[in-house]
Amino acid sequence: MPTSKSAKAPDMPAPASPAGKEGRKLSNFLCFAVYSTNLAFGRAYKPILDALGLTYTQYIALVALSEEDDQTVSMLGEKLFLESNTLTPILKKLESTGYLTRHRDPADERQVRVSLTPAGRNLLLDVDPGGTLIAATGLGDDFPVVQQTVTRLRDNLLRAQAEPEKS
Amino acid sequence: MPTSKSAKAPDMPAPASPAGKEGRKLSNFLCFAVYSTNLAFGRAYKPILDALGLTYTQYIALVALSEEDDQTVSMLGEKLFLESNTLTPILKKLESTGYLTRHRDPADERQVRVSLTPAGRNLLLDVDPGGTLIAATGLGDDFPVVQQTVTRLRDNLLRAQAEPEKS
DNA sequence: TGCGATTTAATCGGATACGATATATATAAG
DNA sequence: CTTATATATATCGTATCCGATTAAATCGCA
Repeated sequence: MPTSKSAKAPDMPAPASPAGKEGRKLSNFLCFAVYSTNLAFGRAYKPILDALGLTYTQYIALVALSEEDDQTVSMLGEKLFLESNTLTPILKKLESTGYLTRHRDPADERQVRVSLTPAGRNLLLDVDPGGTLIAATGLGDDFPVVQQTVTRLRDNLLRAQAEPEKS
Repeated sequence: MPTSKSAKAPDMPAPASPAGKEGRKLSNFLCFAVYSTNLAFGRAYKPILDALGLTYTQYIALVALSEEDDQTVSMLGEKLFLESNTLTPILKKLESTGYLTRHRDPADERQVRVSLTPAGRNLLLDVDPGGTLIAATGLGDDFPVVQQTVTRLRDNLLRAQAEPEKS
């Protein structure tokens, strides 16, 4: 572990300036770009999802559930990068509103199998038929590239955490 | 503005397949890429910030404060894309730990001026001297481009929300 | 077979986000 | 000068995230 005296921020590329405070601006942090973009997406979705009585996380969970029936909480968590402590309350709420069903797997009572109801499946069809948000991104033809690049960034970050250390 | 009847997801590029359920997968959502990357960044920062007793948002707030003294809560909120309902509790906590000062502006008692203490400024110098997270992004030379692209995406989304409608 | 170790959800507490509201101060109108 | 309006924070309730713990079921292996 190098006892560097440059105290560079963890999230920035090689400093253009001599690594002083100049480069330590919020606008140079990739993590902040992602953080604030996530906030912006949440706000963009809000009016659309409010009309359906869904939160953003609930919507994402329904989309993940639409991909496959009878998923366990763990399987869903792997897709969403969340764990049962976050998912359980959300799934219970979506169950209470009738968009999904939850029941213990008879073959292994530890697991809970979750499936969309027809109501839940129909709800997803109501989300933004016009696709206004695509235009709102302003990315045009770059859309797929950005999507792929951000996904790669995510996977890189998670892989780095999984590895104990890479010399 | 295409009045599609395909019930396309709001967040996806033109569907490769006939816009059926095939394209409605989580992995095709740009918003989910950003959402999950934000989670990944939070987890990557956790061990670093835990050692300093800071949360991610607290750290971001300190960085923003390091750019300028005597900022009001509103000014800080503009930089962080947050409002007083979120910032006030965070600033109070950072004040209680001695990393910043808060006091009403004598010239306008409605405003609260916030400044880093020397302890707060020193704390920022301790963050990840090695810059391990830069490597963890795995972006290499693309780092600045990705940073800029994501920032542009954020600004586009926010601008689209600010506009009432674009015919 | 029996029992400790592992696995899966769920629960609990702390820390954000954010809409809605409240409070205090400042400004404007008359 | 006095009230109505506007502005800047703060408070409150709801919904995530997440670490730590708990509870129940299953598995491993002597």
